[in-house]
Formats: sequence, C-alpha cells, structure tokens
Amino acid sequence: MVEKEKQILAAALQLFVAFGFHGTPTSKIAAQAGVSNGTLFHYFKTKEELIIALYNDTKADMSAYLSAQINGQDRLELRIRKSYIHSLYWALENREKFYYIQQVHFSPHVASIPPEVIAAQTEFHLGLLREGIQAEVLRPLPVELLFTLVSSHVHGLYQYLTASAFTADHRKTVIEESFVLLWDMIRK
Amino acid sequence: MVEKEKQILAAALQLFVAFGFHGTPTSKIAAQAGVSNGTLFHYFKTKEELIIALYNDTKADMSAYLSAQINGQDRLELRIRKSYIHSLYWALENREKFYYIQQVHFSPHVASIPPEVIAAQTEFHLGLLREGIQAEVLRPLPVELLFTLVSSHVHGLYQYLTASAFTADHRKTVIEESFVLLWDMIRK
DNA sequence: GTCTATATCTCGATAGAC
DNA sequence: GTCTATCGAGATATAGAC
Repeated sequence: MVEKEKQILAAALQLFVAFGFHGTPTSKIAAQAGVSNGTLFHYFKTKEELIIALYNDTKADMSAYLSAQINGQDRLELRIRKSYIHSLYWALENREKFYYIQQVHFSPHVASIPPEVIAAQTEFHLGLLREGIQAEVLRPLPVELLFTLVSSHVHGLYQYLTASAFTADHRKTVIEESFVLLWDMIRK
Repeated sequence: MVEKEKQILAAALQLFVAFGFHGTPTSKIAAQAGVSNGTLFHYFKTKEELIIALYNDTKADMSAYLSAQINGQDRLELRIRKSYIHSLYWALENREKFYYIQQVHFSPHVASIPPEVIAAQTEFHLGLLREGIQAEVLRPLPVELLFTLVSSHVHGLYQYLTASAFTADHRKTVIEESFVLLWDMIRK
C-alpha cells in the first residue's frame, strides 16, 4: 500500500470516529491526511469505497494480531482463553479501530460488505468453538449461540474497562477473572 | 403529543434505521410522514433535535414497557429474570427501535444526550443488581461490571435470535435457557 | 399550525494541467 | 500520481402567505 493511501485511511479513521460519516467531509479527510481532494478520489473512487476499505483494513489488522497471538499447538482451552484475552487487549490498544468496526455495523454501509467477508472473519472463532463442542469440552449448544455469547461478553467487558480509568494491572485482573466467569458458563 | 409530531417521529425511525442519518434527508422524512418540510421544522428546530427527540421517545417507550412488566413485590431473582426476558421480548417486538438506540450510541449524536438522561435509564437495572449484591444473592462484583455483563448478554442473545428465523416457541426456550446460563454466572 | 417557495451552503466528484 | 479549480446536486433551514 502506498504511503498516501495509508495517510488517508488513518485520517479517515480519526475523523469518522470523532464526527461520524455525515460529519466528516472528504475535504477534511484529505486536509488531515496532507493530500489534496483530488488525490483522495484517486485512491478511493467514492466516499463509500473509502468507508468500506477502512473497514476491511481494520478487520485485517485485528485478525492479523489475533492470529499472531495464538499457537495452534496449545490445548483448546488455552487457545480460547488467549483468543478472548487478546481480543480485549487489541480492542483496548486500538480503541478507535474497535469503535469504528461497530460504527460500520450500525450503519447502512454494512450492507455494502459482502457477507462472505464478514463470515471469513468469524470463521476462526467459530472453528475454535466447534472444536470445543466436538471434544465435549464445551456445552452442546448451537455454535452460533456460543459465539454470540462469547463475543458479547468481550464487548461488554470492553465497555466496562473503557468507561472508567483503571491501571493496566487492574485491567489484567478483571479480564482474567471475567474469563473464568465466561468459561464456567460455556464449558461442559 | 400532536398527531403530526408522532407521524414525523415514526417516519424518522423507519428511514434512519433503513438509510442512516446521512442517507435520510429531512425532506424524505416529511414526505413519508405526510407533512410538509416546513411543518417538520416547526416541531423540531433542527435535524439534530429530531434525532435526539426520537432517541428519548424510544428509550421512554422501552422503559415504560419494562416497568409495566415487573412487579416490585416479586422476589429479587424473579424481578431480574423478568427484566432480562422482557428486555428481549421488547427488543424482538420493536426491532427498529432497539436498533435505533444502538445506532445513536455509535454516532456522534450520543454526545448531545445529557449524561444524566442516560444514567436515569440504567438506574433501574443498577438498582436491581445492587440489591442482589447486598442481599448476597449475586457475586460481590462491581455493580457496573455485573450490569455490563448482563446487558451484553441480552444484546448477544438478541443478535442470535434475529440472525435466523425461529419459531416463537423456540425463541422462548432459548431465552429461558440462556437466562439460566447467565444467572449461574452472576449468582453467588 | 401548515403550507409553498426558495435562499444559502456545502459536499462529493470530475476535469485537466503538470 | 498529485495538484488546483470548479461544477452540479442536494442538503438544511427560513420566509411569508394562508
């Protein structure tokens, strides 16, 4: 990816999160990225295309981080645990990106994302859970239900941790204790 | 509230949910409500004011419904249970409204809502949980943490239930079984 | 209170030189 | 690839008659 393209994406992230899609004209994005209006439209044919490209870029970033944290050799519980904990760490360290993903999900732009793109990104997590059900480590619930319970747990904890200021130590403790609560809920 | 005002709010709800804030011009809202553009701006001085008024109206609707379902005489577990179950029923029966609340939360418009308005709306739930901790029925966790875990559980289950088509009977079963999972997680 | 008509403005997107 | 300049569309909000 070209340098300017990255700058545009970075500027768009900041501004979309701060002012919303409607409140962020492409002219401001270009200005903040230090490029001209015309250049922005050279890289992204429309504003909509920019919104989607930023979404994909952000998701890819998160997926890459998570993949790097999880060792396929670990036993299942540890892989699920790491997946949980590092999802939270990533979210806490990349709050704008995490927020942006949700912002897109609660906007009409989500309709422009091919379903298979979204599916591909959840496939990893579904796989872990499926494996857990199969191995009779997890409760025999529909895997999508397990997935939604785990994801929403992560989202909830994120809300809690960002609503107040905690020390990194305390955050770690809360995350680990919350995982135990979650694990006891889903394990067989 | 005047008839036309209601029509405008109803039209705004439909259109905002379908096309987003940016994708919904006030002219379309007025047209769909069957009133003129000028009339819309008679009731709501700005588009922003309409967005916020719709948010407050929607929240009030949900609160009124929940209050009506819960009997203060019931024992605590039942009140929490009813609060959980009926939150889901309301959400399932009022999907546009439930979605709209989240849409506002993930938009810059949320900044225009006075914090005390949001606080007032969660106070009821926090009170229930506080009572549970005090009575040593619930785990001695920070009440905000309990609250976020319960809320996100509701949101997650809502996602699951709306992602596929289930019969009303099956929905009921899933909701009740999920409450047991949640309850076992938070109870002492 | 409700309408029609319109002012004013800003934005997304393009054209074309370099 | 990058810029400047600009067009045309469509938005919010107002004015003023009824």
